[in-house]
Amino acid sequence: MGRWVPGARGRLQRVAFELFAERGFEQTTVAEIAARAGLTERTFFRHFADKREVLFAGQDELTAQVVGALAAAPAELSALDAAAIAVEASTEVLGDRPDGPRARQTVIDAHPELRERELIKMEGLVAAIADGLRDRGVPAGAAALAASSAVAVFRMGFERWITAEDGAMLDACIRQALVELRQVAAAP
Amino acid sequence: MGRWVPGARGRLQRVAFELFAERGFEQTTVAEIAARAGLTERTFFRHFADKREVLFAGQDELTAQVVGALAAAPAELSALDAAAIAVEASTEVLGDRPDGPRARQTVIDAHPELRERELIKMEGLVAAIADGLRDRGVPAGAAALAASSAVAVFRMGFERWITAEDGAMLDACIRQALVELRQVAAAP
DNA sequence: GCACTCGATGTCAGACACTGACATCACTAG
DNA sequence: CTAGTGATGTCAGTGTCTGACATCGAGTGC
Repeated sequence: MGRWVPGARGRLQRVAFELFAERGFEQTTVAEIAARAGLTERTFFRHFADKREVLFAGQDELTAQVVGALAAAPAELSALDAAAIAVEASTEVLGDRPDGPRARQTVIDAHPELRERELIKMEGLVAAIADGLRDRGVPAGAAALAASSAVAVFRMGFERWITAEDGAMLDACIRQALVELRQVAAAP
Repeated sequence: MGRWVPGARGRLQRVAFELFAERGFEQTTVAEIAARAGLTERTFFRHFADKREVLFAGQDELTAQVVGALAAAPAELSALDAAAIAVEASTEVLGDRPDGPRARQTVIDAHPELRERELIKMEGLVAAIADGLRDRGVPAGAAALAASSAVAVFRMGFERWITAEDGAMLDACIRQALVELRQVAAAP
């Protein structure tokens, strides 16, 4: 057995989430998180750039999944369809049950500082999708708008998924939101 | 003449912008801003909730302008058209010359913390537009998507406006972006 | 087995953002 | 003239985040 207990990063994430859910984000200090994880404050900041980041560690994985799905999408699809298929692939990361994501979203929505971080992560997803679309030959302007639209569709689908009472699947919610977006954008 | 020089708030904004542009956001302390404005750190925080907010004081005005334009838009317009007309009204606040907004955007884009704040302000604009659309009788889902699309269109139009070399007007850039969005969203 | 490096952590000091409580002082209403 | 108001100053304190250096177990080469 090593000098220290392995899995420090995961422990910090789990403990931080518990404390944020119990007391709220601002009422929890980094020192408390670290102590309950059997570590020091300094070690927390070696694993996470700041106090908020501990809640968003999975974001890179989601982005990678979406970008991979975009690259694998059939070439003949329109920009928006390809981007929509890509964000649907988020189901691979988020799973079937909305319980976990819902609990996490509840914590985020309760604290503006965390909402800010979530928004910039979403903006990173938009940029990654736009990059992928340009790689498919989509012009820059259309790529940016399609990526932005796809993420808006994802966000609406995600929100319905975690609030739905009928157990709807995430990909179905996303597809439904895409249909609505096209209706909204249809020329008058 | 009063005990203190009037215009403290405006002085803080101007000085803060200068220092952020010269040295960067992180290399500037609130104490320095306050000192150069002839005030104390404590007074800075009486005028602005935090260090970033000093750059975003005009946002409320822009949101109010957009919401007002939305309420005044013809009732027969589609949700997206009404929202697009509303964001075009931002010209009333932003003016004709892109120089100022461009300089401000340069500072913001250089610092992730400021980008976060900008994003949550944009999200506030989305929410305000969605509210206004619901007041017009637009269903919640369509309102959210139309608001989100309109702000995406505004952002693309704004970016082209401040980077354009041909002196294009902001409202024209926004209208052009709206056309592109409709092309992107058109059913395949 | 020994020296040596490496990686994760601990320790410590400090800068800076932000807050609460209380003091000051010109101005103003009565 | 006096009491009250509002913007500011002063001060002490908490919490986030960083840099520099120390520690110690585990692997590595010899």
